[in-house]
Amino acid sequence: MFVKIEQKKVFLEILEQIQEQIKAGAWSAGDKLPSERVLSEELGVSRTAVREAIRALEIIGLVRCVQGEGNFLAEDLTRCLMQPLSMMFALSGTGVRQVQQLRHALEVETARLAAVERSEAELLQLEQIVNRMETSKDEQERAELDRQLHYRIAEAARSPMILSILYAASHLIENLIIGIRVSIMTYDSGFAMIDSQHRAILAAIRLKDAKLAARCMDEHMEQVESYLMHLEKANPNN
Amino acid sequence: MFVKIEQKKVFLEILEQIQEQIKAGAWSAGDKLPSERVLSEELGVSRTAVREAIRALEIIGLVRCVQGEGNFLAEDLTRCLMQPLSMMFALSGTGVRQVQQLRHALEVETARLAAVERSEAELLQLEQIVNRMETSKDEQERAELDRQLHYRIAEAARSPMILSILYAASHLIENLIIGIRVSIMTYDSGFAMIDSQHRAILAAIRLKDAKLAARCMDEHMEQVESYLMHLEKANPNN
DNA sequence: GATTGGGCGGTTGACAGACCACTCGCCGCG
DNA sequence: CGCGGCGAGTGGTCTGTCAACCGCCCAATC
Repeated sequence: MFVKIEQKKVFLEILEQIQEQIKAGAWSAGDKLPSERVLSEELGVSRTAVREAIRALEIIGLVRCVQGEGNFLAEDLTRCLMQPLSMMFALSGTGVRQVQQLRHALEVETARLAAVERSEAELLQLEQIVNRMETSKDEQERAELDRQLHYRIAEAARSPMILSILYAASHLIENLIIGIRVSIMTYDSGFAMIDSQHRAILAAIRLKDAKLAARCMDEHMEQVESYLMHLEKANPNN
Repeated sequence: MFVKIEQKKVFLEILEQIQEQIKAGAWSAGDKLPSERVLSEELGVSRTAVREAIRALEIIGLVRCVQGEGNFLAEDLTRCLMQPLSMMFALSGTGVRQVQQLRHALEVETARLAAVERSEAELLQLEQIVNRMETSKDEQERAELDRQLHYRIAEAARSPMILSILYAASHLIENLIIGIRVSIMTYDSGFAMIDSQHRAILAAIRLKDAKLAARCMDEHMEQVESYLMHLEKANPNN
């Protein structure tokens, strides 16, 4: 019969055109894009519409807006999901348990991939982190190293998609790690188990044994989840 | 010394206030929020600023805007990441391989969780899908059922965070599934392996054996990845 | 000669006011 | 009772304006 007439919102069309320009390689990371006035003139729309489109891109993290200077394409696309993800998490009342589930899923895979993809330099760095974590006496520093270890593994996995999601959830994960370590101190009075699991993961990555690395990370995550259950039992909120 | 004067953008402040209202429960899913004119007056800012904030919420999928009617809170938060995620994927030139890596990570976890969380009704539905997939002669229908199977498992896992990311990547995953099935037809001339793996996953979920379900899904994903390598070898683009 | 300060052009940020397109519900007319 | 039109309310867009800010140049100053 009749084809539905599609009347997109103007700013969506602008969005598409800008995306196409980026995909076509007209602009690359960090570039300054045309001023809002120029864009509005070239596209034949008002500055308002252009601003809405650019605002949308800013929200997503694709564009950085600097007053008095201009609008720039983001340099680092891997971190660009943070804003929307964290907002969604905040609003949908995501609990620690769900954050841990996501982490479990992603980090098993990063361990698997890192075992294959890691460079020698990355391996060295991972080993340094683990060593420092075992010798340090400052719990705050140890927690920070714990966090770093997981991120360095994720970076060594060379999977930008997974990495960007991990980054997006990063501050949630950080709280998670701290909470878990508190739980461990309370109920277990020691990190021997955690440290040995870190060592096992590292050993598998050193051997480039993907399956083993995945299994070790899986065990680590399960251990973490058991601590989490202690925490939830003692502290049913959240 | 001097404290740096912090001057947030107006629309960000509005964003925060709206978020707080939502968190405080003043509005709930599907509600109509105050009109832009009212909001701008109550907040003491221009309508432009309010619109920018609402636009931001629309982009991440928290708000649905309908001309002539009003702005509404989204009913379903699980699908709200789609826009930014898919845009990012499109722009960062994500390849099939990375999509599969993400899928591998998430779906192993959904299988694990679904084994524990699934209801009887969901189990029944999964079994119907597998049965129909094995008996159907229409490849297009089989591909669709394949897709459905994975999503139904993810839904049964009751992990909104993981589910929403899967949804966000859904159209990429759909292309992936179709591509893989083509590869299988080309190089293997049959789906016996795939079907038996689906059966194995289902059996583990029926037994509520989380570890087994995760392992079966893991094997399934690895199988898929091997087909993917065939595909890449034959077709190095993408 | 180096530094400072101001002026200038260009940019984004915010605003007010207007008009358009659309939706819905009311109300009167047939 | 049904229908059509009208008007109020809403988001969508546009225009014009001003403020805040940045980078640059250049002249005045020390």
